[in-house]
Amino acid sequence: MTLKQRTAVFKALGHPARLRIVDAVTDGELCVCDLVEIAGLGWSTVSRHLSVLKQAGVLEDEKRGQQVFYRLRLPCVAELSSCLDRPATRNAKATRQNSKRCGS
Amino acid sequence: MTLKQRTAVFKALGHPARLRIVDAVTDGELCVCDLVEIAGLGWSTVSRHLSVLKQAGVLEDEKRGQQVFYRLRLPCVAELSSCLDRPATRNAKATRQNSKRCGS
DNA sequence: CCACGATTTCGCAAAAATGCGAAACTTCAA
DNA sequence: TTGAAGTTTCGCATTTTTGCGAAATCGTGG
Repeated sequence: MTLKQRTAVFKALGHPARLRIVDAVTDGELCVCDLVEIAGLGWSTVSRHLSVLKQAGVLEDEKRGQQVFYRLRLPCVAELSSCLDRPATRNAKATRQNSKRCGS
Repeated sequence: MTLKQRTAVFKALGHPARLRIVDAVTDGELCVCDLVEIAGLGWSTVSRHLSVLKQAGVLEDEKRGQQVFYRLRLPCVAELSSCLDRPATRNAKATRQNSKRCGS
């Protein structure tokens, strides 16, 4: 996955409304109307957020009848949030001493 | 971790320069001067990006002598990227039929 | 075919993010 | 103590993002 693609994923998740939406669909797909309530924003706004998430590959949609359902497409996204709860561990390997010449 | 905090982490990662920086320090801490080269941006700009990453809790810094070193503080961030490479799996549980009344 | 419900697209104004150079700091060495 | 190196803070202009309502789409049931 390219830098650009990964950036898009993180950027997509980096908005409270979108993250809330992603959390919501983690338990199963939901229609836009449900997500509008969950996000507490206007339809057009939610629609655009969903578009961002879909574009980034985080969600995928499926139209059934007159409504559109969104569900998680990226398997690990659900894990990411729990992952963030783990406390910091050490990874200070390769600690370098104050080098005289900066450009190492 | 609150929604706000998680949002901050993802937002921090959702910028190409910052993601590049995070990738770089995954292999060990680096001083700002190194990161300026890696990012290919001005000092002041990189400094602000680092500030964002630090504020979000993604990175932590340590001043040694006259230079400041940044390293990963969130253990799982390194895994996130590789995690994104895994292809989509199915999670369409709770698929609901086109409900007449939207509000479920 | 027509009206209606569900959703997306459009145009816009307000808010936030980006990048930059100048200036302010801090630390180390002469 | 003067100065240079490394880094951060400060305005500023430009670009992007966000939210909204109006209008355009699309499928369904008369």
